[in-house]
Amino acid sequence: MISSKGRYALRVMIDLARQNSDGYVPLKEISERQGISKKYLEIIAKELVNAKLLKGVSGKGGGYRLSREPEECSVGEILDVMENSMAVVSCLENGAQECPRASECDTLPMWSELNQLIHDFLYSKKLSDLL
Amino acid sequence: MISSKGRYALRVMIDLARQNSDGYVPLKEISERQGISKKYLEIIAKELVNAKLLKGVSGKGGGYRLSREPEECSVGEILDVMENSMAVVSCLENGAQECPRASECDTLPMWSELNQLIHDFLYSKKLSDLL
DNA sequence: TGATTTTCCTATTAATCCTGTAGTATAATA
DNA sequence: TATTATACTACAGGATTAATAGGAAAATCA
Repeated sequence: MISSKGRYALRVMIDLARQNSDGYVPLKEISERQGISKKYLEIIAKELVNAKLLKGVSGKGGGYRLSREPEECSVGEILDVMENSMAVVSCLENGAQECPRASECDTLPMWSELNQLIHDFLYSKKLSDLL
Repeated sequence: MISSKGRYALRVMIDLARQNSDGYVPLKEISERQGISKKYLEIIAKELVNAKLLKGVSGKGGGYRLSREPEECSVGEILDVMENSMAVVSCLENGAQECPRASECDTLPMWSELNQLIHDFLYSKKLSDLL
């Protein structure tokens, strides 16, 4: 399940894609438009900057802007940054240790298949598809 | 994300499908075969009985058995019983109140689409496909 | 009847994650 | 130097998960 943090992040990205000025958009504006606490948005924006999806500039006149065109930014990338794990089962988590039952597990192939289905869906959806 | 309770439930159902005798299989046996605490399995089996996916009989010689053929039982049904919610976002949960932003939400159509994709996948997979 | 086996029911608990809030420091511009 | 905005650290209440524990009730077999 996608957390509200992930959903908020997506809304921030969409909001920024819409303000397609060359300048930087301060969080205060996004917060007001989206009705999300500015404090919470700071956490989210910081993580998006770390992942290089946003560029942040401090100080007067500062704010955030997309570091890529909306066509080049997939929903999957954004969510992967925010969510601890996007795997459908913990065995398939990113840095998970191999399950000892893996070779005899009757359900693992199905989980892998579903995981791939979701991954493909989210990575084929671009930010530009949501404007 | 599918919880371990849901995954355990699936393993119980598969285990029972394999012991395709006409009799009833006690939890103790399933617990030993699957390496899952019998106490925890009791909780899981109870919920599966409530959902009429299993039939349970108390007393000596008792135990559990599938109440339907594996071909007629989908993975989605099993998981829906165990998981609080299978929706990808809380807005799409079963008894959720309509989100006030729903009509103007830019992401809702995408979430619905993904939700449907997952639902179709899980309901088309039958228990018999996992044996 | 009585012992045994097995499900059924109710509580409790430890740990983790989610969703924020609060306060302060740091950076950059006017 | 004052102002504006991001960056960093810590904390906290609530919900959910994953079990464990102890006993009650049902059904069979001797």
